Amino acid sequence: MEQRKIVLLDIDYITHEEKAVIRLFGKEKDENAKTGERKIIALDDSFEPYIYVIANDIKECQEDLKNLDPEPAKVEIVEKKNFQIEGKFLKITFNHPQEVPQLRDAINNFESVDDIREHDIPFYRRYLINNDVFPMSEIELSGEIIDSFPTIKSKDPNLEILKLKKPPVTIDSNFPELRILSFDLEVRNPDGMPNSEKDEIIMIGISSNFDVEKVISTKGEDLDFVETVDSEKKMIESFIKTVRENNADIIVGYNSDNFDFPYIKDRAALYNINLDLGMDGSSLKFLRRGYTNAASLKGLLHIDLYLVMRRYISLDRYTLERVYFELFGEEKIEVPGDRIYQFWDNEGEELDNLFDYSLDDVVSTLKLAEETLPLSLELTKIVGQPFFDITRMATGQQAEWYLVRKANEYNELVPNKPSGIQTSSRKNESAVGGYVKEPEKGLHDNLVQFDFRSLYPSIIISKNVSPDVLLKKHLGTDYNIVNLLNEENNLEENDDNYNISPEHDNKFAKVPQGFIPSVIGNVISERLKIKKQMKETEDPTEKRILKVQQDALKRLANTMYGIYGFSRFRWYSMECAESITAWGREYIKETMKKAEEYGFKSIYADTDGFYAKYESN
DNA sequence: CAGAAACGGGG
DNA sequence: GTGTACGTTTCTG
Repeated sequence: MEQRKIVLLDIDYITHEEKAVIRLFGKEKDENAKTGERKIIALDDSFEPYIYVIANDIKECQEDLKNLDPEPAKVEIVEKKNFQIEGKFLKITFNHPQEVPQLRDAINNFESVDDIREHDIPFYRRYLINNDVFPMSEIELSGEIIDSFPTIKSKDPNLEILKLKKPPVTIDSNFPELRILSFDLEVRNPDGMPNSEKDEIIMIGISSNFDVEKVISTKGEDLDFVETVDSEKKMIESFIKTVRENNADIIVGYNSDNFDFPYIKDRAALYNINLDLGMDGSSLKFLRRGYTNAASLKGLLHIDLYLVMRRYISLDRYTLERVYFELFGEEKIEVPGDRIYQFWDNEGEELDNLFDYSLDDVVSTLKLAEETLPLSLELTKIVGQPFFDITRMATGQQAEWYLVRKANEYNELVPNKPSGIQTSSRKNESAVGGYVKEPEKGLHDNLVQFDFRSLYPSIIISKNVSPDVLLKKHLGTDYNIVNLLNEENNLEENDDNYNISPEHDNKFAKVPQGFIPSVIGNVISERLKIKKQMKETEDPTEKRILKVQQDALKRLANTMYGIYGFSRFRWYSMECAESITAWGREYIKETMKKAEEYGFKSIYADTDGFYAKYESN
């Protein structure tokens, strides 16, 4: 049996002989390989898809399930918690992941069934959660090397295929060294926006954190950073060769999901070139994500930095120029998009400028990647979902998948994703926001700022704001532990046992601790631990890594205060959302009053902070 | 005025 | 594919 230590770059599953096979894409150190690393695709056929059923009559439900076609592979009775109420539930194992969407409605419609759970968790995500495996971390694999496998077409001698005999084990979450390559296209588009049917690619810029930095073009023979080839076809082929030979782990672009990759795919198709850059030899694919696409290469992480930047900083515009200026304070070389064809046609100095611009674009894109990807990598390791997915998820989704993982750890059933109807009705209810005091006109000096951001997570923890400990006014399906305990013990409603929110009088039991306050509590204490380590260490590299780690945890904690009000959130609760802001308003007003007693005059307040000035007498 | 459609980024 | 963005601005009836 072979033992391998790999960095887990990506994961998916394929179907082989009617069974689901998980594929783990990774790399391992290998001094004999050209770039010092070998590629590994590990196969695991032992993982099975399942859902949970909340039955009102377990026996009857077991009978009903026998009539399903195809019949489930296994039906077991398991102990889980539902909003902290311990109970017996049915775990139904299927023969294939696709049977879940096929059969779940039929199961849900049985009279013996109250609800189904965890039927909306993609198979590869379930695998990561249940095996306690984190993408971009180092994992240990045990299995045997096989020569070939049906879905793996790559003939790369640097690739090994491993058939797993045991589940993977996480061994280290240290920062892996990653080979990052950025790319960018320039197109000759004389009439409006580029049209891939007629406007040819004139330059392909490539930069990297290894020794490749060039522009591939049909012109520019006299420039040392230009690789001149004699056709657009050769440009595309040289691009593919460069990416493949350099063993990149990550390929980055700017708006490459929607421009560069679709464009190069269209142009390559004209010459019958296959963009088969996947680790398994598969082609570039576009994954539907809502109304837009994500360009995906199996085992070669494509990250679109435009999407990352929109989460990383808050700006009114996200052009590459603007984002670069905000981060580095430097202006980029600029060529107006509608004049690129003139620079190309005019040759001479303008052509040289265009080459400089092309190189500058791709060098800047790489610089953005090096600046921002460490945070995304940390979030990947905390949330535990693929890097590709994390960089394309809204922050609320990142927090949600973190909670899904934690729910599994707490043996709690995960609430369902809301239906379209639920989502739109939720959009009509909205919590009153934060307190706003209109600013006083004039120029003020001696200002002090009070920041409340960190107070929101504190409110959730100290007031135990969580749907599983909220005393329900109308008992519905989300009946929880508090309602149950009151009923069982015939308790009178005693206000001493609750934290009661201002304005709405929502009652949160003081015990037990809610699921979400517990998770946020752990996030905050983990962050404090890292901050302490950060202060103690003298090693600048370690300090930098710890800083990113605590920043990722801070972002996660701060996301969670607003998330109760997001219409698509699994743990959505308007009562929780409105209570947090109501307590927030109470605290901010109280603090402003206190400040005024100490001689501060408040000038302006908004939601999570206020400005005041000190007036000596 | 409300609901529908377009937009962002890219050249 | 255990699937189908998203929040905001502008247009249209």
